[in-house]
This record gives sequence, C-alpha cells and structure tokens, in this order.
Amino acid sequence: MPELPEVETIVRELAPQLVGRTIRQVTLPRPDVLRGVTPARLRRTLTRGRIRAVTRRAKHAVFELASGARMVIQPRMTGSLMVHRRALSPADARYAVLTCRLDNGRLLVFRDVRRLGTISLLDRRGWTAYSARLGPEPLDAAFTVAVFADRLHGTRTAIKKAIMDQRRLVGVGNIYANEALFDAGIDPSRPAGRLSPDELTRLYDAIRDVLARAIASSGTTVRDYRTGTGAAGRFQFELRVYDRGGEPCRQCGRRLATTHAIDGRQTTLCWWCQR
DNA sequence: ACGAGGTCCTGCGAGC
DNA sequence: TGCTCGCAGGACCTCG
Repeated sequence: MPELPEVETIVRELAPQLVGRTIRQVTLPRPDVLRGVTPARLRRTLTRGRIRAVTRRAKHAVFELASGARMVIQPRMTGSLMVHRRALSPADARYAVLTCRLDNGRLLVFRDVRRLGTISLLDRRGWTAYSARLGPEPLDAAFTVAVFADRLHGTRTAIKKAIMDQRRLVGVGNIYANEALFDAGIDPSRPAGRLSPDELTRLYDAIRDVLARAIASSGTTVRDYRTGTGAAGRFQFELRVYDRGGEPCRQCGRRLATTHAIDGRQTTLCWWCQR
C-alpha cells in the first residue's frame, strides 16, 4: 500500500519522464474514482495541458500543469502509476482508471484494482486549502521533535492511530506505523498524550529513520505496490514486525503477536520489546 | 472534541 | 473440486 516512501519513489521516477510533456488525449474508463470533479472537466483541463511538475504531498502524487491546475492522485491500497511505452496489455487495461497519452506517444497510466484510490483536480486556491488540511511532512527540516510532541499533546488516542492520522503528521500508514513503534520500543496502544519526552524523541527518530530507509529501498512490496517503472520495492526484506505475526522477534527471539485491537487495523508487535 | 463504527472496492485464501 | 465468505485497509462519513 503506497505510503510516503512508495509515493516518493513513484514521483521521483515519473518526474523526469513527464515534466515538460504535453497531454494529448485522456481516457477515463473508471470515473467513479473522481472526487469533486466531473469526468468532462478533468478531461478538458488535462487535454493539451503541459506538465510543469510531479511532486509528492503526504501519500498523494501531485501533477501540476502549466495552467496552475493540479491533479492529485491518492493510490491508497492498490493504486499504481506508471509510464508505458506502448499500448496496454489486457491485464493492465482491465484495471486502468486513467490514461493520459503524451506528446511523445507514451502513456501515463493510473491503475487501481480495488479503486479505493481517488483523483481530484484543484486550482491554486483549492490546492492551498487542501494542503493546509494535511499535517506536516515528517522528513522536512521544519518537522522537529517539538512539532511532533505538539501534534500529539493532550490526546488519549492510541499512539499508533495518532501517528497514522494525516492531520497530525502525514505519510505514515499501517506498515511504517508498526515498524516505527517497534523500532522505538513503544506499545502501539499507549495513549499518545502520555508518552514521556524520551519516548517521543525515540518515536520521532524511528519514524524519520524508517521512512528514509524505505525510500532508499524504493518502498515496501507486500502485494500490489510497484514503483513508477514497474519494479517491486525492497524494504519488505527489512521489515521487523509488519506481516511477520507468529515469527520470531528479530531483537529478542520471542514470537511476534498480531492483534486488530487498534482501529481494527492489523497490528503486529513484540510484547516483550514494546512494553 | 473525540471515539466507534460504517462505507467504498475486488482479489484472494481459508474453510466446508 | 467448486463454492461462499470474510479479510485486506486509507480516508471520509455519520452517529452518539
């Protein structure tokens, strides 16, 4: 599932192939993924649009056009973004949600099997408002441990749920929440506002470290995720807890436990190392 | 203000 | 073997 490192990887690979290109033709076989924009308006805005930048905000890929319009794509669970050199295979075409034919003949394709992903279209003002509703970027220099502590202050929500709340900080989903809490040695069910300054610092460091290491490995492929060139990520080989329920803890050797007690999401932890 | 739970969506694996 | 059922889960919604 694309979280911050996966979307960052996708965007870094797509940008050199897309920036400066003009969109010639748009096909939208699955318009139910659109949010706040009609198929006609998206087509009209994209067609003949020149791509000025491809960036990431939170877990979203942002395609900025010369007109100032931004198409924001959230891959969510099973979404992928790729540039194809030739016509799509039947398997790709089956799940294609949006296809943009470029002036060099290549195809930018948003593919999403489950279609929990979304596409929206924002003008400058809409983008400012959209971005303002999201929390700070955890890898930005402005995101200090003091900012992190402030974002968690006073809430009794489980710390795992809190760090996945995109209004508090962005980019952390289920995989990296599990990993960061293990790395920091913190029980995921602890009330967020009750963490000691030392625990907050450890978790802050763990979040930034795991995200940076995952970017260096081009993300985590457990099932569906592919990079912008179609390759699998490599961080699944570095995972310490996620998807490892029942297996031995890499730190103490005890059996890792999986629960669904926090927000109904799969949580894997070591009861010994995360007390 | 916050927490709990429902909704979207479809492939896959468990179980009978 | 072939079927049904429930799970995977990020963001957004409503209800209490």
